[in-house]
Amino acid sequence: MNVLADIEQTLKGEIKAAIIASSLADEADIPAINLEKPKEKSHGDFAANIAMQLARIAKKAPRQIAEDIVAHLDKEKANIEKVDIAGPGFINFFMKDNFLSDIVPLILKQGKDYGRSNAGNGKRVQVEFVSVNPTGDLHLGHARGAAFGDVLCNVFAAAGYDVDREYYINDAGNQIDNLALSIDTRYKEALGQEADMPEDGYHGNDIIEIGKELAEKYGDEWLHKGHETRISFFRDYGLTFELDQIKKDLDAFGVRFDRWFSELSLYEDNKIIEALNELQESGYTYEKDGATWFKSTEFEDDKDRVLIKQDGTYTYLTPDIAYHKDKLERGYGKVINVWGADHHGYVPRMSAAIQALGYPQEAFSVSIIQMVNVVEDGEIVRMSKRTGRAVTLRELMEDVGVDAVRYFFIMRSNDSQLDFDVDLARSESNENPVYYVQYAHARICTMLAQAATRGIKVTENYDATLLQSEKEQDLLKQIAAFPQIIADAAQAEAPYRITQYVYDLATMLHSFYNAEKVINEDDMALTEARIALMTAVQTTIANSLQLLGVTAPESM
RNA sequence: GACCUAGUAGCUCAGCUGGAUAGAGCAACGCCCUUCUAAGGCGUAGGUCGCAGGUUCGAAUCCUGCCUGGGUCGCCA
Repeated sequence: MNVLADIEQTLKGEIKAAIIASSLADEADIPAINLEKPKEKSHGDFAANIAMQLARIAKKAPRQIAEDIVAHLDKEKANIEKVDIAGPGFINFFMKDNFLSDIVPLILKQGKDYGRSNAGNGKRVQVEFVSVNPTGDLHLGHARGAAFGDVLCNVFAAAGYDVDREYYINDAGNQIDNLALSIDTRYKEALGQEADMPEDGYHGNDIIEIGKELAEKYGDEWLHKGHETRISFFRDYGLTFELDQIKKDLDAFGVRFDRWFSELSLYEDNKIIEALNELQESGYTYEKDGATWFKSTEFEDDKDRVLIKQDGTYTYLTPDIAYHKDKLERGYGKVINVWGADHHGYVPRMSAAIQALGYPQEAFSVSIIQMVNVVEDGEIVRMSKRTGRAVTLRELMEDVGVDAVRYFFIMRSNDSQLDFDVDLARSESNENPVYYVQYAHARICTMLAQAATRGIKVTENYDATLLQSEKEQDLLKQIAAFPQIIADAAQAEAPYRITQYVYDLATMLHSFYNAEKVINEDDMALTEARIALMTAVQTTIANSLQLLGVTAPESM
């Protein structure tokens, strides 16, 4: 149930009826009616631009059309107080004072579920995100993707989609061999031997740690076994170790997955061969220079791509195609990938593969996450002071806390590069948007606690006509919009809209708080009405923060 | 050279997929705590929406061309 949507639906219906009644256009010719919420209060509660859109169809001046519509409008049915025609032909609707009176009782009733809707109609969506190679720590780019993907999934779920979260483990490529060889080197070093790192070896402290651990557990036992046996063991050992680290970090960050999908399993289950066969049978492959190629240029890629290299092994693309085939065969209406900006060039070839496998282009989309810079003392921090390497998610969480990291990562559009201001995130002050929003929530909690000690109860049976001030109306409109905001954020795959929404709501709350006193024992009717409103706002803020994975403290 | 992405107030960013006088936060300046949390509020100032064309009733938003920052162009993953 969505109060605001219902109101808009009714209003649109009446506008349409008025257009037909004044014979401005046939029903089939009427364009989709758009209602906006004007920024300017003198423009009413809703504004329609339909008169301008109809100008060409009705062959009349927009203002004349607007007048015809208004003359035929059933104001009673649409719950309208007053209608104005303004500017080039906008129709401004002023609703009756009580038009939002249903919203607070609804929120009180729905509680934690307020904001949820069926906008997605249960459509099955799968989001694959993070999917970092298990060869080292999560750094900030990954973390931004993790926060984005997680909140996107929350938003999808709240908007009525059936969403699954998945992590694709790259446990089969060269990088894992490299990991094993790097561990081998560190193992030997831990035993006091000299050893060289492989050319593309991993130099992180984690690998040194693994080497030491192996030396402590097994001594030089593994040196006496064959190279193949040893490397194979180290591969598994390293993979488990690294994956555990990643899982631990993500868990601490509040990110969980429904499924961890192993690339290796694609080999074991013959999925790669199947995918290759399908592409070949459809005529999308060919042989050249001793390699097997995919004709991705038939689907707007700028060059064809190698599937099987001269040495007989696969490129990264090949198992990935098999993986996407598998995903889509599992019945998802849409699969979404969250990738770093450095992988954007990979999108056209994957999109080509989806289409070559016979799926519609829209079944697949990629959200590109732009780079993150850490800024401290006004300067970009290239390396962690502590480790001398790229700053990791773990360090950042320890530094500024999970709430701030998550909020900051989601605060901006994923299309924009992000400067993560560590000083700002650390500061427990008004400059920090996380605290600003949380403070609004805590403030309401305090008020409600005060009210409770005075025996004032939260009730649906309050007098809604008492909430007429501008600031109260602003709050009512804002909380009423919540389900639609979520649905729009899901549709646009833009979770950052939730941060903007809740920030605006916090602003309105603070403004109201400073202007009016909620608990007033000389006017219990008003007090009850405001307590009901405050409870509804509290619920809406808490539910927003829940979507963001940020805590909603009761006191600060 | 090609592709992706960004260019909006001194700084960091919104601008709801084409609407009315372009908005926030920070920084600056001036006010508001004997009153439910001042981690807050109110106000002032601050703009050639990168540049140039085009599309139309209307463009920060759409199209074309150029300029600038970032990213990417492997039989790496």
